[in-house]
Amino acid sequence: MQNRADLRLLDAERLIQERLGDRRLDFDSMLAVSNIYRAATAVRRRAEKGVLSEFGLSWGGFTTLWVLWVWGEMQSADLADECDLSKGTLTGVVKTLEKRGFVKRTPVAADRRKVTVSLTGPGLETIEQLFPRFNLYEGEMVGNLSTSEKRELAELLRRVIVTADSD
Amino acid sequence: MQNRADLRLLDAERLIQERLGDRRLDFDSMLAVSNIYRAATAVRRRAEKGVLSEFGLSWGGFTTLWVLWVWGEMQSADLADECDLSKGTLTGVVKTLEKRGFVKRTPVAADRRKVTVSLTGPGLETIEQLFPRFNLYEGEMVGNLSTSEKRELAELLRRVIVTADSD
DNA sequence: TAATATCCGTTTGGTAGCAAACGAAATCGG
DNA sequence: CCGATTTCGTTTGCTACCAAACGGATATTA
Repeated sequence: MQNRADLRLLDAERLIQERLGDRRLDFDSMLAVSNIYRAATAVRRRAEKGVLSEFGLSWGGFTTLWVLWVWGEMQSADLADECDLSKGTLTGVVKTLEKRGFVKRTPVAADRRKVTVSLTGPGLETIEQLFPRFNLYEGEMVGNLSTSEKRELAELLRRVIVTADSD
Repeated sequence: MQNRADLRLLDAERLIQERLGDRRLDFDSMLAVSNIYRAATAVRRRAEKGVLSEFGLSWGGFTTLWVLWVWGEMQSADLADECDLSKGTLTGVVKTLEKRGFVKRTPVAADRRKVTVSLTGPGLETIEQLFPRFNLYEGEMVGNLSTSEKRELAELLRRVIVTADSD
């Protein structure tokens, strides 16, 4: 116990336990979950302010470009899935990317309900320029961790994702 | 390497490296960061659909009630800080909570720019009912992890938060 | 104490995000 | 075939979120 934050944490645990009376508190799970959320917010904010803003992209916009870059053009539903967005949200993100000239939408001849989304030339240039810089940022953000710690972290999170995503 | 997801991951690594040519890819950092974000999304969605929707609360609304419950009434700026929200966002969240009758805002006599936010009776009842159930959900979501793994996860994330929040 | 600067919460204008409703298009059953 | 159902992507209506502008209130400084 060396710093203010750790002391604050002890205070919090004691206070919550007081509020709960004799009901039991799962403090370890609470801390794990809330740190997941805090870390995600911190990471997203830093990336958006740092690299992404230069390219006029949000986190979701970047993710979408990245998916299209790595996996190639795909139709809306698959893209939404891959980006972990609802289809309604994806419509909006793609609309924004279209305005910026980064992606284009092409009707599918065989099934006219469907639409294929793909990178444009400028979109490809952008992600090729952007990704290496984004990846450097990622490296900085987990720069406090050794390689094996990064792998440990990713693996622990993967197991959380599996549980939380199921049902 | 046993399942489809792991094979997909190898594919992704190979594809990205192809796109990058001879520029170096920090795959471990990438995976750690993207899993942080995915996990946060999964956890938030599950909590919002599961417990929070019954009480008509968003993640942010819940956090705000929780902070007021544990730490007591506080003025807007401190509350925003504690909830990790911008002051503008907090205004909106508090407005929604006020509509639901969970919190009240009181002008500070000594400095009329300031406002104190506090729980109402119904707000207190709600968080007292809700938190134990929320905590159970948290336990489920990291139920795949042992106690020491939860602590390891929280600690690794804490170090990411420190790095990503600074600057 | 008057002019200026700073501080506080709200408002504004924008994107993001979801669920649910929708309309067009395809598919299925008879 | 033809009516009913399902499947797509979009739209709608809502909350959330941020940065920046705003306007009133307090502090500072000359």
